[in-house]
Amino acid sequence: MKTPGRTLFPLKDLNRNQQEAVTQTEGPLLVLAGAGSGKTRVITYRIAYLLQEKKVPPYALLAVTFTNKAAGEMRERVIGLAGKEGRAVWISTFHSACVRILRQHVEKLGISRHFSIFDESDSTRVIKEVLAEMNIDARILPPRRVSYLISRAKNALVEPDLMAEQGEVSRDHLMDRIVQAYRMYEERLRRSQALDFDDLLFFTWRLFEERPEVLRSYEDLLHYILVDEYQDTNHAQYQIIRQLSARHRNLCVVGDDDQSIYRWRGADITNILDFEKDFPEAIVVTLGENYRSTGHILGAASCLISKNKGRKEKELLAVRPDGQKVSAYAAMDEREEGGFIAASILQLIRHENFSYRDFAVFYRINAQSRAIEDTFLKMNIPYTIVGGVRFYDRKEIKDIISCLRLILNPADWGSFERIVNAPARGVGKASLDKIRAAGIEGLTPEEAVQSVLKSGAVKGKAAQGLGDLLEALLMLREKLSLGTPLDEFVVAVLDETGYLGALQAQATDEARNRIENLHELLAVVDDFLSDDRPGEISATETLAAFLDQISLVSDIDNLKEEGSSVTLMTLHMAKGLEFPVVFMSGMEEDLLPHYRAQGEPVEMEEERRLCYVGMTRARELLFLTMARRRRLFGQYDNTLPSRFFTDLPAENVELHRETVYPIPGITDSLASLPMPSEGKVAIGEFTYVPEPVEGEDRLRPGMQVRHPMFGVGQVMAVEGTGPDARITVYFPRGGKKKLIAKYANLQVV
DNA sequence: TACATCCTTCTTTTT
DNA sequence: GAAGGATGTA
Repeated sequence: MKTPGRTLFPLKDLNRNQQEAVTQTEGPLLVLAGAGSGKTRVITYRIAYLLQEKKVPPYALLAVTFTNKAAGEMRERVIGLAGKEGRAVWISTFHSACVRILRQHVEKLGISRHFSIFDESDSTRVIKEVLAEMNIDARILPPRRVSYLISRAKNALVEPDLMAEQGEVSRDHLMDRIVQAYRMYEERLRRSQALDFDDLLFFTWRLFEERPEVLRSYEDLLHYILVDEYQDTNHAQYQIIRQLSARHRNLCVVGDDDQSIYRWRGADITNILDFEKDFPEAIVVTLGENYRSTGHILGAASCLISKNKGRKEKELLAVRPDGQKVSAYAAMDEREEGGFIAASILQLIRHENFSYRDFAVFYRINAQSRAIEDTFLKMNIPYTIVGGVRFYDRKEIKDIISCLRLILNPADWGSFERIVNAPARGVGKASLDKIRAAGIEGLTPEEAVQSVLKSGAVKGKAAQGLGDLLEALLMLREKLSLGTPLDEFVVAVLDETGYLGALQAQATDEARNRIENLHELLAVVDDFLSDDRPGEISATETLAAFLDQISLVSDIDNLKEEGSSVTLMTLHMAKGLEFPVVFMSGMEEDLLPHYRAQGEPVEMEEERRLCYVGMTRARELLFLTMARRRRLFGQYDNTLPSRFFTDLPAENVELHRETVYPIPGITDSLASLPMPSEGKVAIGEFTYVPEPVEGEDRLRPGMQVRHPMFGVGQVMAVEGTGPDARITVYFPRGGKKKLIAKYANLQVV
């Protein structure tokens, strides 16, 4: 059957089950891919197989993932296997795919195809405005909660009316107001011609529901659909997938219920658990051999996850030898924990031939990174931190992006309000209120400005500033329509709006830093322009494509593998990655599992899955560390070891030999546990010495002290006594600082 | 209107 | 111990 001279499809690279997952191309297929079982390989081979063996044209394939990084890697590997043809396959994230569909068809739903994409901070801003207008006290109904509820509703494809119906059943006395807030929020978004992240999915679903001919055009095109990380799909994504695959039913979903960690964002684990119910003819292939981790690491992780109830019963077999046991370490506090991690890294590099890039440190929340960063800085360990404050969340970047959005979408009130007084133009709250009032009748922000200027409602400095802004916007739109290249155009925005000038005039360190960030944004633009993207003709379209791309990037997307540094990130970011050596820090009650998950058994299971995801990232060595006390709210608290320690089997895990403190559930091969004695508190099997908050009464002016951030300095004055004493210190590295004793953590040198 | 200062709350996790 | 909001002052 094979034509001579043509290379055979490399099916022999795969094990039996992987082969089945690749070659079972027709009909619904569920691939249960355990951690490290070669999932990406199966997906990419499957795509290549469809192209080469089944002669499926590339445009008939759609593969969706959750992150741009995953999509990018998938594309690279498909191109590697299938060559040029692979380039034409539609491989994308859910959100980007929806944007692409909506940009083309959303006008059928009465929304401008130049719609803005509101990110979370834009949405929060709108919600706060709405709640303020409704005169709702933030303590009764916090904006965060409203925002969460609206998002959850949208992910479940629930519109305000339906929410109201459901609310009648639940009889939440706040429900009326929440529904009203939802309605007003929607109304504001529509007035700004904006969609939020959840809308991208919701409106795609609605488009397909209301315009069957549009759905049909995609159905005609897409004969094979593949969904990665299926366990993390929410209801909206699930429905979109159903719509698209209803006709051909060649739907392949790949996932692992044990790695579902996005419930809080609407992910519905029943989508994967019930796949066989939804598609009765589905074939299920289980990939149960783990090629990544050593036997001890896998044994420990498998035992942990087996304690969960809501999962498909299955076992993951270790292909690799046992290796070293998982090591548990209890430090006195988070600084010592960081010290242990740093020392271990240096030691492993020296003695075991690892390099910096082989290490990753995971934590539950971003705030934990500081202590680790501090020690790494001190011990000169290069590190890359993923997540935290995103580049695109920086004020100056958001301002410029808002300006670009407003240029494209003049109805975008959110962006307008952001930039109307950035840089300062003398337009304060009073003027803005007048503009808003003028705009209430469906005017665009700029029309509203014109109206208040004409009526004389705004005068003086504010009027001058607004006039300048209008002029700048007008001139920039003109420049864009003349086809100014994007890089040149962004520079023009920086100049014409006076943004750069205002920063330069400030001449502070902070301003210089912001300018630097803006230069980085220009580098991003250049990067974007150097990608080949066929099909964009005008400068306007290029700008629109640029904005779409940066609206949908996450921090993980920029993680490069070639660097030589230790990677620091949250457990959530770690999904899909692997490292030779992994440290999981903060293995404590209230951190992992997080205190917000206490109580609800479903949430506790998700925390356990999170722990499982972290552990299964490790190839050779895995360390679980905790601190007996930790400063998280600026204050030290004693901790309890994570309950997950007690889920681990003794044969795979041992207490690190340098640990001074015991951990319940972890066998110490050397010593027996010390008995509780006077002055100690026994909690369960664990013993604590309550750590007194250090009194700083011993500090006197003239003394040398060390501060974790500013280094060594000299005490200039002490006001008051005890933990609340105010201490003035002069630091050669940081200048004069006024510190509160209990927070400052000063050490006498 | 802008800036300083005090107070509160905050911490999950992110496309 | 930061960031955002509220309040007070120039």
